[in-house]
Amino acid sequence: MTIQSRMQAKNASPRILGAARAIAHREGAGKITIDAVAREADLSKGGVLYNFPTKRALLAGLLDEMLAEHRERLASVPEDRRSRTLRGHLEAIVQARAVDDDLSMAILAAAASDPRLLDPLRAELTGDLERILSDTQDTSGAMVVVLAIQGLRFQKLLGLPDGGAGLRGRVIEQLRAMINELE
Amino acid sequence: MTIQSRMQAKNASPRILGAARAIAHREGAGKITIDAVAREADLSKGGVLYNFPTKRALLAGLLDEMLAEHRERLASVPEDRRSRTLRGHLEAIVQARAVDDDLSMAILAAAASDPRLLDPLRAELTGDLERILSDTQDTSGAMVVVLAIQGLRFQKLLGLPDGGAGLRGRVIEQLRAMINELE
DNA sequence: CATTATTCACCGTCCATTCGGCAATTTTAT
DNA sequence: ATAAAATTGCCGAATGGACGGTGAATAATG
Repeated sequence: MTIQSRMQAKNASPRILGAARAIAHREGAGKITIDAVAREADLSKGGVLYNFPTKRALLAGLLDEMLAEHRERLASVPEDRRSRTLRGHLEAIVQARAVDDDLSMAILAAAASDPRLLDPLRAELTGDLERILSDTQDTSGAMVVVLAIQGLRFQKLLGLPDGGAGLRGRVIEQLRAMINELE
Repeated sequence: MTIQSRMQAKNASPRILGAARAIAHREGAGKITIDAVAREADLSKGGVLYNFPTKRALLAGLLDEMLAEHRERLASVPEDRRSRTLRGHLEAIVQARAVDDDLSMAILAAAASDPRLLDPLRAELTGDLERILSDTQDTSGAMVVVLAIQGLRFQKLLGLPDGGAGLRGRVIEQLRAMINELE
């Protein structure tokens, strides 16, 4: 560990972001501190601050990473399907593992420390929403699905009751059906 | 629990909680600090800590207040209607004004500082969900509505795009219709 | 050698919490 | 009924720790 960890990696940023995610997942979004992240990433505090000159930048980096993964998930939906963006949003949360939870914690951390950090997320979602709504005539029907997906996100994030895995599966199935019925 | 048992002549607790809400609303959940709350409530720091011996207790107090208002809103739905709890949840968010927003910020503050603070909220929602699901055969249909309502909450809280007031109104109308169609 | 990545030692600030005291109020004793 | 004692509600200064950030020195890379 000492030898490898002392070797300079090309870029410690991913390790740092991973460490931040791990802390957020384990101890809560509020525990993301530069010292803690440095410890977790096996790096000095200066090392962290070299890659992310401020804590704000670190949080912004977390969100950026999240948005990148989000875009990737959306892109994985076949081009030709109707309601492509909406499907992407749903499948993104279906496939979400622990990693995704951590990144949602980043939203909380960002929102708590500085609501403006969420601006890129807002911009992204605004674009998504436009695409989703222009994909169908039944805008309110589509919006209900969007909202339910967001509800799933935060339910998981905050550990709110979900009625059990079975129900969850049926809900997702139903949301898929609702998307199919959009015109 | 030292929630409301202090009803002696002078009691600064409500003023303190109000101050905390005001700060959360104005500057974000992360800015809730004992000093700031004391200043806002026109009280000394010691005064705040006399009423809420720790910051954790203060946040717990915020959540407790929120749950009380939540219960009140639920109780305002006529006894005889079907899907009473579910309707209550929906109407609660329809009627929500600024006050409610502030209290949602309290959720963020609590989640960020210590996820366990959300335990009472989880318990309350678990009970609500049980009632909601036992009110109907179409559990996944009901759950979709629950999730959409939660989505509305966080959308508002985080300032995420909502497609405009018109769409929002139609969505709420549609959710009402979905509730009516539950069996 | 030049650039990049990282360490190390600090600094100043903020912040939760503690503590001793104080005025007003309430309780107890006389 | 009244003096004494205890309690309540709060103040304000002090403490100590955590946290974000800086800058000079050092190691690694190419």
